[in-house]
Amino acid sequence: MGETHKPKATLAEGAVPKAVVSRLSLYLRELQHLVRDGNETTSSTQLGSLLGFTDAQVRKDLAYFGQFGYPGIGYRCTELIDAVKRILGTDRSWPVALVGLGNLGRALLGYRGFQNQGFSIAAAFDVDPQKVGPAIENVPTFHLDELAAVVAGKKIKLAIVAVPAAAAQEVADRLIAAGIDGILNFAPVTVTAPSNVSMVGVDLAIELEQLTFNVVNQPSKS
Amino acid sequence: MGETHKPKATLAEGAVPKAVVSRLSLYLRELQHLVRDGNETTSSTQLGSLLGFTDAQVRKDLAYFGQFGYPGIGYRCTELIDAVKRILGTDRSWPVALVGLGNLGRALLGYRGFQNQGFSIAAAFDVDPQKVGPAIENVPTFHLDELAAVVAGKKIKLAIVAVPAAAAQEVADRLIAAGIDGILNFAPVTVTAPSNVSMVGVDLAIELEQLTFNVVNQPSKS
DNA sequence: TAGATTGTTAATCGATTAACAATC
DNA sequence: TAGATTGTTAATCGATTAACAATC
Repeated sequence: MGETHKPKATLAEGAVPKAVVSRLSLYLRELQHLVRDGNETTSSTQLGSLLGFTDAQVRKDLAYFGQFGYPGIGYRCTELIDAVKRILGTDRSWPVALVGLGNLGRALLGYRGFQNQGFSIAAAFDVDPQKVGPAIENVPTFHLDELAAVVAGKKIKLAIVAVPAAAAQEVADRLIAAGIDGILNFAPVTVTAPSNVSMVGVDLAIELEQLTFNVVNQPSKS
Repeated sequence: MGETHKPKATLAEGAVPKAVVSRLSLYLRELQHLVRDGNETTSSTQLGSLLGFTDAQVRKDLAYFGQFGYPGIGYRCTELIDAVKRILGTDRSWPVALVGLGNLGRALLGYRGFQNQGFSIAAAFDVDPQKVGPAIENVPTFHLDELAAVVAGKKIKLAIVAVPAAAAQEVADRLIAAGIDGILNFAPVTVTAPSNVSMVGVDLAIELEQLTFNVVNQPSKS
């Protein structure tokens, strides 16, 4: 016995809903725009209206993590940016492994949006020997067989999977075996991972399907 | 008066939660895999367990749209695929306009996953005269000034925005003026549209942030 | 001070899950 | 028939919103 109660801290963290975390990223993005536009402070009302949320939701979301505002004043933008970055873990830079050097993979190699938010693709992999060797966009490329060595050597914890659907699960398994803790999967297939590995899937065709549903079921079409 | 009651049908359609629609796309994807693997029928339990949902959720989601199963039997895969495609509107082919021929835009031009689900990029646009003219991946390219004419001529209703954040809102405005009904936005910025235009945003850096949050807040790290 | 805005509690709303009669 | 599985209703759960005392 002696383990009847789980530690409170862990419980509290685990209790944060996914939706809250994804809104946190949106708050961060808006805050960065606000600062760039010269704003020193903002409010839950302003932040919410920029994103189509209520002010109560903004405050409630932040309340999961602490107190960041000043009653009567609002939030100091740069202060809140720093706090949200700490919460999300992007107060530091993360090296990322990219697997798959097809069309999509090569595009992601050159995508500027990653660097801006503290991510840098540190190594890229493919099974095709013809696609690896020379660096692309200043990123060194390797055969997939070198995955474990490179991931360990560069202390990489995050990976992006941009391989065909049929190969995605095996690539994920190898990434996990190599010590990766989080995977962003672009292959249009469900990939499973143990619970200590975080998985996020983005299926580009599915995103378009959300649009067609809305267009087809649009109440009024002038 | 005489408008006291809104039409029932419209209300029912508007009542479908976003989360249900996105799960519908996941069901479709799994069903297609099941058929490819030789399965003729499936069940809410099987479909759910493939995706990590409960059987009750699968049945409840489908119930928004009708009755598709057979008590004691389950669902005939190809039949349910056809039904879900009809619901999502992907029982036909959709021409899509792509704006922005940077790294990401060009990769999306060659992405095979779109065709597989009934989407085909019918025209691509950029403001840089150097990037347009010759077809890329068999897709004709145009200067953005030709947007309205091409969209009308090809009867395009959906668009993908892959331009820098600073240009995204203006591009969206021009797409909407040209008659586009749905926009998939990859620019890392909130883009607003009138309520009769459907917007879906995908921010690749934000997806990675969901991973870092989980990794940083991982209960146990062996 | 008066006005603005937070953090937080309570009330509401909506979505998920459980249960089960009906059906094959 | 017995076993399996649906569609649907009721119960539970969780997330959003409203309200307000505390604060600047």
